[in-house]
Amino acid sequence: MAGPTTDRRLLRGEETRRAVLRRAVEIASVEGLEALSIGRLATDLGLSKSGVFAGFGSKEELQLATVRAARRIFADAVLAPVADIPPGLARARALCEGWLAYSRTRVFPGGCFFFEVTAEFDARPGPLRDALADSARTWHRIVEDTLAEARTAGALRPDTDLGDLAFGLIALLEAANSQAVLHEEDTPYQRAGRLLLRLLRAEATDPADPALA
Amino acid sequence: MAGPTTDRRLLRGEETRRAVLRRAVEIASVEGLEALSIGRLATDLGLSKSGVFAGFGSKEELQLATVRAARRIFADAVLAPVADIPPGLARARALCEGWLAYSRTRVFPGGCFFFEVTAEFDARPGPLRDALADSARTWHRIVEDTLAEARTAGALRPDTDLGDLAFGLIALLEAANSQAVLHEEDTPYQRAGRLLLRLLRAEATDPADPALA
DNA sequence: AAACTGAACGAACGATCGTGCTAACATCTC
DNA sequence: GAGATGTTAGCACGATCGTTCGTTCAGTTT
Repeated sequence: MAGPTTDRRLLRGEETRRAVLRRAVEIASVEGLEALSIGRLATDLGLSKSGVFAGFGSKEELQLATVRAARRIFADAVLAPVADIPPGLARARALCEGWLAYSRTRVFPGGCFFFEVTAEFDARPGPLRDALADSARTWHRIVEDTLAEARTAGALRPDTDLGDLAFGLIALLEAANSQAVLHEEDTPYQRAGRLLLRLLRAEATDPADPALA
Repeated sequence: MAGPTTDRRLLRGEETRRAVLRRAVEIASVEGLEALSIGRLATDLGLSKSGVFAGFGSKEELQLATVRAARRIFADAVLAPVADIPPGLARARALCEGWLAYSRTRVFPGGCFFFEVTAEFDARPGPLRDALADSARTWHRIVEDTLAEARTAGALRPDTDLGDLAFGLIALLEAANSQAVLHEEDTPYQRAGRLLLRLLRAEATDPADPALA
């Protein structure tokens, strides 16, 4: 019964909402979620201010919807590609390299969307920070779970601290994004690529594992 | 001749400028440099909007002055304490631990000032980004130079890639700051502490060096 | 004492912000 | 057809933004 509606009024509304969010994630990844203004989105898209506003009900709801939209884009760009790869070291490595590519190719024009907006809201309690903290936790868990699979498969040492390892890998990815965007350089990505391989090798049962070549 | 002026009019102006900047770095470390508003600073400090404005000439100049003020605070909190420590591995480690303490003790209420505002401006060309890129480069160079001293002293292996090592260390520090502030946890600092020791040990000529105990 | 300098104030400017209202219009349900 | 429902536009609101201007007053210089 439920299923996707066929009501063309609702469909049109959803369509403009999507258009708004498409632009919103772009702006937010460069200038932050506070720089999102309803009037600006309206002008950019040739809509009326109240039209944009009506689609979300409040500025905060627009911001939250923007975060959700960014999560979908992130999942498509980083998570989906590694789904085919069998669990293990190779998948763990591909996940990291995929993230670097996601930053490097500017899936969001300002680099990683979440790096930008999390720094913006990490010290400001509220629904926005909660949503971003949840996103961060989810991402962290994905990395850790991927590493756990590799350990179960026997590719990582049994005494490896998965929390520390995930933390180290994510630290390298974010630092690469940050410095690459700031200085418009490619070197940070190369450094991160080398260092994350070293980190994985140090915990691998077989440092010569072909997945770490 | 030149020297610090004794003109009490100028001194008073400098004093209020300092008061404004003291509040400005607090706000910016939590909400970013765009959230700095002249009216708000004026109300917070019991001054008039035009009074605050006059002290800086433009909003952008106020933001730039805020960055400079933050650099001084950072230097006092992180750089000055390690000046006493003789060059070598011990100083390198102390620099990292000092940075973690600087973040942990909330020298700026929103965690590292530069992490917050660099994410805000890293994709927006202009004087602000230039100033922040310069700050980042300076800090990076300090870490690298400190490591270079340690290598000259024979504590680090001759083939160590100092750029990579500095990148790795800084990545750990910033990730710790980011996650600790976002989730209001202490664990990230502990993870960073453990991992940076491992990173240093891996490059040390003597992994059992007492400076890495 | 007169002339000058610099900090700070108060009032006003045009612009933009988020947010309400009401009306026009398309689309669905009956 | 009539009536309900949902999207979008137009207009106005109070608030706040950065900035300008003229004035006041403390302090320096001559």
